[in-house]
Amino acid sequence: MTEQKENKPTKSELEILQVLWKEEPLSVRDVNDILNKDRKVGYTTTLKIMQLMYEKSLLTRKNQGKKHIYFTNVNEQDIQKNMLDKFLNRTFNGSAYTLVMEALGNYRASKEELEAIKQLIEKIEGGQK
Amino acid sequence: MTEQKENKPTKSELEILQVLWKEEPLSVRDVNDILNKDRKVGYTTTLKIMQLMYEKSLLTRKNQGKKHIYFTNVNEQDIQKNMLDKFLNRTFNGSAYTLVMEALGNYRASKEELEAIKQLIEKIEGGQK
DNA sequence: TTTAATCTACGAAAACTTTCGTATATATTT
DNA sequence: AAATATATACGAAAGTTTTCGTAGATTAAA
Repeated sequence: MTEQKENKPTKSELEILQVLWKEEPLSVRDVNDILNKDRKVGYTTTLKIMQLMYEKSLLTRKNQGKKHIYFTNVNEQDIQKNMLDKFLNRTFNGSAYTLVMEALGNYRASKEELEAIKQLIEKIEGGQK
Repeated sequence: MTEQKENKPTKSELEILQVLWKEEPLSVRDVNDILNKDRKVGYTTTLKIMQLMYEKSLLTRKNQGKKHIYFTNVNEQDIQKNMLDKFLNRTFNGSAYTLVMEALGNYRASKEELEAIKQLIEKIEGGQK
């Protein structure tokens, strides 16, 4: 059973999770290098945060010699779902509709994606009759 | 010209903005009473945060006798748009599609809302050809 | 095998946000 | 008018998260 407290990663933690979800497992060095493509972060800063994440069970790790390589220990969809729930309530008063309209209105989606969304809507409409 | 720095209200600030957007103007006392329906917050805590928001120009205020009544000084849609942008990038890797699918899949929308979303999609598809 | 590079662990400073106590002023009530 | 209630202002404590310096171990290179 997954811990039920650890669904609210901090900003930095989430940043690291994103990196790992994309190409885990990685060493602290690897993660830090990737983060530094966007912004300057010290190595020990990244190390420290990953250690804290390990203690919180957001990450697991294995020994590779004396070094550690890290794996995520939480599911991307689960985290996204939790964050979305908080965000929706906090910023959009719980209105998925407003959020969706904003998102579609302001960000590009491919033809295929738009079609998939339409299909989902039709499926929902069919179900709710 | 609106300040370009003040688009990232903190959690507490956003909570207060939500209250005011719904029924401004309000006194600190009013806001605090409303907040306390959900969770216990001290009066001076709310006062302090609203004072900080005033200094940051998130709020304006008028004197009513010696008391103050507060008004929001930022637009709800603007703030939502900014927060959505950060959230989308931070949590969904910038994929509006994934976000929309998650939102529609997990939260209720009325028949009218679903129709409106479909229409928006068709409008977008028409435009992008 | 000394030097240089790289790693983990850890403590604590720095930065940011929230919370609250207290002083002071002004109304309201008795 | 004295006592009570309610305001604002403000400083500082408390809570949270991020950042970094330093020590000690290990590996790689000169």
